[in-house]
Formats: sequence, C-alpha cells, structure tokens
Amino acid sequence: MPEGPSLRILAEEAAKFEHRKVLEASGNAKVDIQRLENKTIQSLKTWGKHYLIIFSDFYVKVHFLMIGSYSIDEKRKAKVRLGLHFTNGDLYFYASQIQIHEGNPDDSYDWQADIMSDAWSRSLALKKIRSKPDAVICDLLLDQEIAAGSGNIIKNEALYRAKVHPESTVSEIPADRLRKILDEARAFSFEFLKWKKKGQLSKHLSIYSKEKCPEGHDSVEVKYTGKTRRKSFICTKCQKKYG
DNA sequence: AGTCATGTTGACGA
DNA sequence: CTCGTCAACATGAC
Repeated sequence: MPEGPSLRILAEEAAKFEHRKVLEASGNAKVDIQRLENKTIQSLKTWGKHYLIIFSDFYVKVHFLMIGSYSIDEKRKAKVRLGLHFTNGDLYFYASQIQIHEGNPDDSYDWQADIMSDAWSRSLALKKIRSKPDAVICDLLLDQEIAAGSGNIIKNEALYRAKVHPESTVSEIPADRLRKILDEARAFSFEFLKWKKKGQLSKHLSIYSKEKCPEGHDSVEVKYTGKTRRKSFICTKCQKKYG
C-alpha cells in the first residue's frame, strides 16, 4: 500500500469526494474528528506518501505507515481509524496515522520534492543529495525530503535499473549515475502505478524480492543496508559499488 | 497459522 | 546535543 504510486491510486478512486460535504465523521483517531462534520472538502491531494484532505482553513493528513489501508464505500472488519460519510459514498482509513494541520498545505509542502509530481525537480533533489556526500545512496532514496513518495521497492528497483549498488557512497558516484538513479526512480514510479492498478506489480519487478536478476544471474544478495536498515536486493554482478 | 512488510515516530541510553 | 537501537502501531499478503 504505502509508496507514492499507491497514493495516486487512492487519489483517483476517492476523487468523487472532492467538493463534497462531510455529513458525518467517525473513527478512533485521536484528533477532533467532529471538526470535519458539515465541512466541504476543497480538494484532495497527495504529496509523496501523504494523503491530504483539504478544507478551507485546515487539512487532514493521512499517512499509512507500513500497514495502513483504506476502503471506499465498503466497510471492512478492521477498526475504523477515520470514516468520512458523504451523500455519494464513504471513505474509510484503517491503522493509519491521522493528523490535523492548520492552514493550507501549499504553505508547508514543496511539490518539487514529490517524485511523481508535475512539479518534480530532479536538480533540486541532486542538490540535496550532493549536500550529503558521506551518505549511502540507499538511505537517500528513502528520504522523503529528497524524493517524497519513494519507498523501499522504488529504492531497490531504481538502483538495480541504474546499475548502482545501494551501499555506494554519494561522493563517489559519478554525476551522470546520480541523475540516472533519480530518472529511474521517477520512471519506475509510473510503471509501479500502471502495474499495481492491474494487480500485476510483483511480476513486473526486476529485483525486489527476486532470487534471480532479469539477466539470469543467480547472484542476488539480500542485505539490510544503510542507516535506515531497510532490506536491499542486490545483483552483485550487475550493480557497481562506488566508494 | 505464522511471518513479514511498500514506514515513521518517539523513548531511551550511551 | 547527537547518535544508535528498539518498540509501537495493528492490517493483509503469502
């Protein structure tokens, strides 16, 4: 569920609630849920892995973390964290982090950092990456300040496609490789979206959770890498380690 | 049935 | 103050 492309799917599915009035709000979220009642949604947006339900002077931020989920119109067995009820249906969130923030998200979010946004700026991301020369690249591909929406699958796939080892040190990676990694991360995010919609994501992955790389190499190493200690799948024949 | 995870935060101690 | 480590969250896919 939780990487950026999955949020894009949610945004499409829930678009019918845009400009609708919340008739009733329910759930066990530890926020002032009643505040949403009888208010009209101004817009619904995503920023990376954040789902934003925007009202006139405040917005609700939904984050699915690892195991959050949602459903539309049909209520599941799980405990409802936040349920919004409209004349044309219902929107339910489960096991998600719910926050209310004052003001408008445009004042606090930089859309250039969202790897799937039309406003995405590769050069800005590169600048942020270069400012951390001692970091390993796998950590920076999970950094939401740098590439909002990128998660562990996108990290692994982008690095495999760019032929770079996840534990490569930023200062040692040639500039064209860094650009390639970011371009692959963005391009793969849209492929992720396409295949996830068709329910065929896993069979279109190159390296994540695979035992062989697409070149047929048997040399896929599984390792928890970087400060983030997230799982990396590495073809030691295809991916070069810099530094 | 049990394990693991597409994630982040906060507490705690060194 | 900063860093590393760990727990917590509580669903769903396999």
